[in-house]
Amino acid sequence: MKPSVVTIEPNWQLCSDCAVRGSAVCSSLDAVELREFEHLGRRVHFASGETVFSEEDITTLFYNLLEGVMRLYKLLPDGRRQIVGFALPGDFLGMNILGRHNFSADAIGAVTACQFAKVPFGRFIEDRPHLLRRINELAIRELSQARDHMVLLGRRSADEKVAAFLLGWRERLASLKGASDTVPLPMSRQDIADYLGLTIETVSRTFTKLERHGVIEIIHGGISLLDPAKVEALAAA
Amino acid sequence: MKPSVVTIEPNWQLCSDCAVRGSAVCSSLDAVELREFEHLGRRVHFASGETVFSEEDITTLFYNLLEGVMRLYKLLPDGRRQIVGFALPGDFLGMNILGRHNFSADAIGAVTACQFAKVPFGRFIEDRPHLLRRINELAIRELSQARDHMVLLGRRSADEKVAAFLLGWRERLASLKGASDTVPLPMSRQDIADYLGLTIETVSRTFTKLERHGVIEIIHGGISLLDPAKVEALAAA
DNA sequence: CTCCAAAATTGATCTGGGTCAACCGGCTTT
DNA sequence: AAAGCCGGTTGACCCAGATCAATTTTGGAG
Repeated sequence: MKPSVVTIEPNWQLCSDCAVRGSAVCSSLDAVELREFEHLGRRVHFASGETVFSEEDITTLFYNLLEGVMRLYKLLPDGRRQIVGFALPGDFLGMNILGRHNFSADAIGAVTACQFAKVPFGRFIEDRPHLLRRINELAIRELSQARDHMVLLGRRSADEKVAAFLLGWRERLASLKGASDTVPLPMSRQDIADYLGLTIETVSRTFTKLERHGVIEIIHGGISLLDPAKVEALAAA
Repeated sequence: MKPSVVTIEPNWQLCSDCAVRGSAVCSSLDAVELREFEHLGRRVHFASGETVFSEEDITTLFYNLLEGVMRLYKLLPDGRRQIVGFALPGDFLGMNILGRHNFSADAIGAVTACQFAKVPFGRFIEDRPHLLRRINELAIRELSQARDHMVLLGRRSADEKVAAFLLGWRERLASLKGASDTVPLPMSRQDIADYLGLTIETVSRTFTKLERHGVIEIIHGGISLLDPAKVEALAAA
């Protein structure tokens, strides 16, 4: 899905009662700074499937994801796709070198984000090293996840990949909505395949196999972990 | 290789004529700061194969690589290994969250590094946001490389992986020692395989195939690119 | 130099996951 | 409610790369 209408509301919302106040970049700001910060960002919405930014685009905007899920991916010239991550509320997007995004980002379902213009945001950081430290912290956390994902892509079997994905995704949702054995999967099978370096058929077959063995149950819009311990054993961490 | 003797010299060397002065973290420091910085670090040496730090070790030291090459890797419980990167002079190692390394690092051949104790280094950064910005820059650059590598691991064929590796490695060496079609490969075939998510046999066969086709020549301790354009075509960027 | 061990290459064979193709609901459109 | 579509599932078959098994080459050590 290409360009489309981006709804922009007047900035009624207050940072102070923002859903991601405690976990996002802004967690490093005190009450006074937050008031000033409020004027820098504005809330924007993206429809399901809409592209928020593309690889190689010049970065003029940063995003702080508030609601919804995004897929972050890179394409090869011949169309092969690797999803490098899924973004969830609290994730900060747009940091890069050379002023260009190095991956593309699409909304999966409706998305709300807090949008910042690069220049004023950069100025705001300038004399607030604690915010810079927070951004650095987020970058290092992502780097650690990226390395874990390299191990998964390079050295794990299809079964291990799928099991590790289910556990990892459940874990991330747990820290947002609380722990649960019912795991919603808003992304398509193709998305999961492109995230795990597999084909859609292999992902589908692996799900059915896990279900046949009574380890998971495939439900509408997600899966339910019937035997989490078994899944953990499969993921072989 | 497990613990071994770490040679420590008195800190004769001056940062000001350090080989990586211009490219490493310290490139963000002015002459005055550099004098102070000099007292924080000390030069350490590692023998070939020696482990500098291990995954899960508590981080007490940071390293700024001065000479030599290191392999950075993660192990699965059953011994499968994924090399997440090779470190070259100018690379900064040790940044992490939760105070633990999230990968292991071995010397490939003799290595010299500038070693910093975590606490005083952290204090030094404290009131020098430009150094923090430099560290952030390096983290973001690594993140970008990590994402490129995910694409390679998840979506590229063995031939493409090997070709992309040769070009990428040549590129990195070029920015250190100047461009050349003769590419030294200090790491073993097993290291290359574990970096590319392949087996040693596949790497070896791919090299021989490229040589048979007159694209490269396998020389002692490396390869020579006879037809760089062909290699680039294979890497299919 | 000779001997030994580790690294690399090469060959033969096997298999996990890809490819190709058919099919099955559930939604939307008319 | 028929038609069409899209996402997902299932089956049959295939192949890139893994595995298993010898060599061959390289690099020290004595």
